[in-house]
Amino acid sequence: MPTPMLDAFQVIADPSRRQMLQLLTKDSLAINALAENFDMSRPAVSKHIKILYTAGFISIQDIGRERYCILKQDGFKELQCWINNFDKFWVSKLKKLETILNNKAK
Amino acid sequence: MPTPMLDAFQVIADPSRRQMLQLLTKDSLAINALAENFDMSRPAVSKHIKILYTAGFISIQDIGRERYCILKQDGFKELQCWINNFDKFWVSKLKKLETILNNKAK
DNA sequence: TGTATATGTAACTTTTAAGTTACATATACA
DNA sequence: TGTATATGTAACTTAAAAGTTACATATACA
Repeated sequence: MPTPMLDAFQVIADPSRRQMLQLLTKDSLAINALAENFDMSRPAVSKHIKILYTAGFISIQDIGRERYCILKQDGFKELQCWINNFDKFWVSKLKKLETILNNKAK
Repeated sequence: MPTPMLDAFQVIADPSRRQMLQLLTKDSLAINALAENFDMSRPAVSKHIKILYTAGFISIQDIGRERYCILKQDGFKELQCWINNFDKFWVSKLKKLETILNNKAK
């Protein structure tokens, strides 16, 4: 079966998951090390990790009995794309405004 | 009382709300006109609008008995900022990789 | 002024997400 | 080989989100 597709926006809606991604910009971390930063049970963290992994926000490298989490760009792409769309909107809106002002100035 | 702060990420986690924002890039729309695009009750749309408004994703202009929804940049800023952070991460990661490769080439 | 239209809100139901505890498994190491 | 460590998963509970219906209010217009 195809991986049950997760919605990237849904995935980053959770503040804990966002914080996990933030932590991973500093350093790759094993799951337990990551869990120490959170005030929730380890299995809860484990679940979040699975979600981040499935949605392509992190990759995981097994070293011995540890699993290191590493940021992965894939998951971010949809978000970047969406935001870019609106960035374009603001820019074009600004340009239209300029045009109007220029015409008035004439 | 201070407006009960909404989490921008939470706000755009809902696919319908994202679609509403998309529609509003084409044109400003009154709430009922907007609602026609969705397969849900009008009050449900009304609720979404309120959320988008409170979180600063739209402003609302009352014209007679209609309320026009207009995109507003405020709500997007936090998202842009967050994404930018990771963009920077990828860029710097790439630079580090280049440095390593250059040193090897020497 | 009476009726239709555009909208907001309250009360409720249903679904989904996030957390917990308890238990299973695999690796590391004395 | 036995014990500690790192992790995954199942079963359950709780809390929050999203939807619905019913009703209230305000503007527009014949």
